[in-house]
Amino acid sequence: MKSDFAVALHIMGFLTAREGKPLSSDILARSYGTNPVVIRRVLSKLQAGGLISSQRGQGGGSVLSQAPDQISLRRVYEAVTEDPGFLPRYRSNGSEVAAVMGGYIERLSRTAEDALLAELDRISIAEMDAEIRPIICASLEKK
Amino acid sequence: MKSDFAVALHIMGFLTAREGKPLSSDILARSYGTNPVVIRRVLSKLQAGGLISSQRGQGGGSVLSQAPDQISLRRVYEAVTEDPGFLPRYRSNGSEVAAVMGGYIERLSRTAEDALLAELDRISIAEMDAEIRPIICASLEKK
DNA sequence: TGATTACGTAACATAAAACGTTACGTAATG
DNA sequence: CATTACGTAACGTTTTATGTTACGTAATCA
Repeated sequence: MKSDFAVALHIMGFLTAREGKPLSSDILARSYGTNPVVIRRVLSKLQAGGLISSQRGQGGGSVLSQAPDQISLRRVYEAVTEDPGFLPRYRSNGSEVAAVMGGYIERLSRTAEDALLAELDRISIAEMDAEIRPIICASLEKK
Repeated sequence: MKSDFAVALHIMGFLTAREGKPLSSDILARSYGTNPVVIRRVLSKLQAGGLISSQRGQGGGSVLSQAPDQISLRRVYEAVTEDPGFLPRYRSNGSEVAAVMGGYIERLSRTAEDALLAELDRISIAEMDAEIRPIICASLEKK
């Protein structure tokens, strides 16, 4: 899904502001404006990436697995993004032209994505938190 | 459209190989495996960007407006890509959280896209041509 | 141990975007 | 004036993204 990265940053922002207290997918969903299942799907990916962990049952929810300054936006991006890259794939119609142009664009895409990842690698969740914490806390209190 | 950039590179590659001889949207469409209208839509954008020009009527078609070594992939990208950027937009549900997170992601997106553009700026159509010319010529002869 | 809360995930439904096609008008050429 | 080719609107189809319902499992607490 295309908006997974935005959803993931939303989640990471809220979990960071909670400082270890579990937060339910239900509240995350309400704060983002979507269905809890959508949130849980992203939570699953973040969990697979080792960024968060979740507990079932009363008082359950999700918490960060690591300190916010140890988590780069790159790791978040990679946790929720699958292979394809963001430059569109060249139509593979079997012709030789398609094979060569397709290969060329694929290499280009990798180069571009590397540039993106390098940028994201420079920013930590802690830094993001510094910018957004106040509103998130305000939002959590309104609940 | 998402694949416009790939289509645009296809077009630029073919026009470069033609060295000034006009090429019709029909042949471009066949070589890419799509409808001529799809090609013409991209041609329109490239034209608006000053990269190519088209002539109607018999013997018409499109040609490059500038020397291939004067056209960067960045210009091609910018000609066919509209505003949004490639990082997904944060849902704008009107809440204050959305406003702040949305702003944050938008800045991030701009940073990332700048990195992409810097990469594309380093590569010229002429350089691309050097890699793909042989197959394009082969393809054009088969016509 | 039974009620409650919450995650995990499959399956289905709907909405949006991408892509393709037809149709018709206009320009250029011979 | 017949032909070739672009320009573009309008419509249809396909694919992708997103949302929802449903149901099973785990944890907690009374």
